[in-house]
Amino acid sequence: MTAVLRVALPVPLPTLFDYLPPTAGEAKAGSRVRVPFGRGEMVGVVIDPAAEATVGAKRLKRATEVLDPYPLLDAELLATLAWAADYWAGAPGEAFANALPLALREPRPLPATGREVWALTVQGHSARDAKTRKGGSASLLEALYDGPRAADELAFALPAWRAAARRLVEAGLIEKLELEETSLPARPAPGPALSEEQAAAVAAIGEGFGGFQPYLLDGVTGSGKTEVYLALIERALADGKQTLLLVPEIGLAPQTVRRLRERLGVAVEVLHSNLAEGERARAWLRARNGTARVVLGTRSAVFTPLPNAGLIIVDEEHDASYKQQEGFRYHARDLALVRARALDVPVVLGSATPSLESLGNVEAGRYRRLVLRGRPGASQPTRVRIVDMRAQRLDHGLSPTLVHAVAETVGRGEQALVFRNRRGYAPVLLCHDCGWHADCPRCERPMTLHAGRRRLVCHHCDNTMPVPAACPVCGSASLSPQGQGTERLEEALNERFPDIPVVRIDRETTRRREAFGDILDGLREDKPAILVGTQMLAKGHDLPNLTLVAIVGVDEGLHSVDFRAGERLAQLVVQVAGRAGRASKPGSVLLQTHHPDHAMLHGLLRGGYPAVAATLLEERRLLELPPYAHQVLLRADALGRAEVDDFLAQAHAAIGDPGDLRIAGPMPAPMPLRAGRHRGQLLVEAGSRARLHGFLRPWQRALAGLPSARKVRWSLDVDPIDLY
DNA sequence: AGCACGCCGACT
DNA sequence: GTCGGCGTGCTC
Repeated sequence: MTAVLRVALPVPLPTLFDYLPPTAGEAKAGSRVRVPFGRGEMVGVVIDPAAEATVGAKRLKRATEVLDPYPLLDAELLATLAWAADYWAGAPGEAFANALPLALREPRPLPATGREVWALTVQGHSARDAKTRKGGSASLLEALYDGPRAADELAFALPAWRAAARRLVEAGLIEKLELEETSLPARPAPGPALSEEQAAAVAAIGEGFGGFQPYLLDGVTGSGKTEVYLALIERALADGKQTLLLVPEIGLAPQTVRRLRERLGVAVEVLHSNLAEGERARAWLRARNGTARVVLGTRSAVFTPLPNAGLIIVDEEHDASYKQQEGFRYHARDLALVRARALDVPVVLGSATPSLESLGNVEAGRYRRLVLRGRPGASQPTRVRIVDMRAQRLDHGLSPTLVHAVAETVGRGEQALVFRNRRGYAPVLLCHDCGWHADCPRCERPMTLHAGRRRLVCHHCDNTMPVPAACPVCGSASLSPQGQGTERLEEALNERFPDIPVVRIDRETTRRREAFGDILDGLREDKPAILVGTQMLAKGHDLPNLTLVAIVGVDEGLHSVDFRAGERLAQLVVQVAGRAGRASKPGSVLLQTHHPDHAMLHGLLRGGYPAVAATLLEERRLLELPPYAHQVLLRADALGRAEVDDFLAQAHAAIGDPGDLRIAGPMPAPMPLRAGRHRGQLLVEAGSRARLHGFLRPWQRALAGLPSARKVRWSLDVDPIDLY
């Protein structure tokens, strides 16, 4: 038999591809190779350098070139990726494509991994002393006076430093250096003394260093989880080991990075989607060759190579952004667990509102739970009150109780946050005379009125249209906005509090990349203000003068069809409420609802998140839902409804005898029409993961072979986190 | 997923 | 007479 290379290519096909070895260079497992594919060329990763050909010799082509002097993916990553592709029913090549930064999927030699560092020249020192330069140039000279600094650190201190750098290079005052090892002055700043709880958590996890053990760090907002992370990272650094710290998409604020850099005194590599591809590749490679000691990143950073791993941390582990929702649908938190096991290091999952999956794992004895209940620096606990909207006259959705509480708060010179999880002015535009309302023609759902933009916008497909002057059905001019979005609340609060700045924070006001941070930076601690905003306000960001959080309109979440809605709502409420009273001032929370007697709201009031989570977990057990069952969701969509129905019916039939599998559907998706496409789904549940996976691959192959599969877009979602 | 090949409608 | 619609087949 012919000895061939088995190669993973970035195509959504269920197979690997065989190639004859290149004429020059040795391809090892984990090496990147340039190969001919179809008409063109691709970069693939060698999975097996000495495989037996599975296709006839005449179909075999020869790999063109080995791209790297050493394998880019080590044995651990190769094994983990193969496992991940299998677990999430992905194409093997796609798992590998996700792991490599885009720039490394191009057939180019590896970029230099040196760190871009800037330094003053001799002339530069004189110029700085003579103070001949002004503005940005002067600041840059000043910033480099203490010694050379890395480009990425300069970017934090001086946003527009590149322009100044160009001028100063021309003048011969500064120069660019490449440093291979990060030998910049390391001056770790001492952190605050740890509380007893924090110290206990650090000690407990510290005992696990050097072996695999998952920990759930269950710490209320403000309990100082970050200080625990920092102490653990310092420990890993002292052992000479690497740490991987994962954060949700939105949590990767520049402040986090700065804080880490200042405290740890080492380079912190940042990997997230906004990073330029070249930089991303360099950071990835620095992790690969071990020079990067701390890697901080969002979901895809879970694929960073860690040849010298010591610790993995997943912050806000309950956050949904860890699950990739298209293509290769992996879960970064779950993959972090698998990597920690393979690397034989501890993994810390932190959250104030742990997922029920993680709580289930604690219950099953797989994770050790460490609890932080104290809030260092917070003198008094947050008070939570429920406001019964039914008995009150509402002013633009705001109850007198709520308005009164806001007035009191800003009257004391403090800040209030009004949370509403809906953008725009009003979620519905209704004809008062005939009952018509504006629906998106492509989604058959009400369109949201955006008053500022003077448009109707569909939040499901981003379709927009002008606001009609009159009802298109009966011609009446009395079209009235129903319900409240953040824009309307902003208007109402502005009217009611003309002298207090009202700041709205949602996707519209923070469209610009830095806008969010700028807005928050503008909220000085000592000034009263009212914030109105969505989801985005639920995470991160200390606002020391914020003492009131008013939550408006959580009722939608109380009656959702999704079995995870309760968990998510409880997490959201607790996370938003956690914004209140983080400093020495006591905080209070108002929950405005039409259902003051709802069991979950009462649970939150009486026992907080732990009580609600325990109840929800018990419900899941009784109903045999995750984490006590394992699910795979088959989704399909097409322009025609019949195509979707046909495919799902055949997919159902292809299961044959389901045995102990539970099958729900085929059924329409919760949104049966979206962006003009009909959508349906089929849910398969099993009591064990092994049972589900035993069924999964053969079923997937059968689905791919169905003629009706060609007429729809379909995907399998293993462990789906929502049913949309 | 791309990207070809391959047979049937409305245009210069 | 062609340009081009997207069905279907393949990629080692």
